[in-house]
Amino acid sequence: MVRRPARSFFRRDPVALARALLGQRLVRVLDDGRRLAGTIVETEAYLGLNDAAAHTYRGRRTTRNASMWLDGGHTYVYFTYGMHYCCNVVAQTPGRPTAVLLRAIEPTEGLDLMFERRPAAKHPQNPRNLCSGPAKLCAALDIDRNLDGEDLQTSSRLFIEQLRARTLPAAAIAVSPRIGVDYAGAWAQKPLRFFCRDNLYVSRFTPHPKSG
DNA sequence: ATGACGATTTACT
DNA sequence: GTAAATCGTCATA
Repeated sequence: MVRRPARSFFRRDPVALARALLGQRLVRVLDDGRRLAGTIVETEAYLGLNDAAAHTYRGRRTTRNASMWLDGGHTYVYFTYGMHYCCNVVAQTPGRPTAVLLRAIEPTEGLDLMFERRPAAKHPQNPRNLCSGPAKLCAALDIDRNLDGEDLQTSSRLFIEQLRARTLPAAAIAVSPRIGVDYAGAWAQKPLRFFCRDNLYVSRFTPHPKSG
């Protein structure tokens, strides 16, 4: 029996949600019933209206980012660089447009199909390169704009399976600045990236990560 | 109507 | 290490 988090799990502030998602399982069920899944090992928090790196900075609300304004527990999937998708879990409640970017998962189910979907991970064949980046995991799990605005609490196509009741202990979580947001000035430096310490499936190797 | 820009990945020097 | 790929979106006009 698959246990999904309650709505209240998602309605927390984005930093708490970014931490709480670590160690939970992201599950994708394709139309033909095949399952693709992995353990979430890296996330980033986007703090909404005041966060210069967030797509909802200063209240921006467009067709692209509309899903970020939905209730906690929905997805916000966006298209970027003309070729990639990235998947967020919306936090808090409508009117507080915050989210958590899913940056890496440790693949656990459907690896064969993931390798088919991610040819670049085949040379050499290495599961560490399968889902170690926000666009890589979307490609591997077949997540695109069709899954934008999906409700993770009720969807049969994409959901979170709760593997642990409590957030990982701070000592098991490493913290760093977010990746790829240098345009955001002071906000680029803030410690809003969270990943499982010593996990080999994160998007970037960090020699001496700061715990927290 | 136009132009600049990405919450990235990949291949290559 | 650097650079190319590639195009929807949005701000400006």
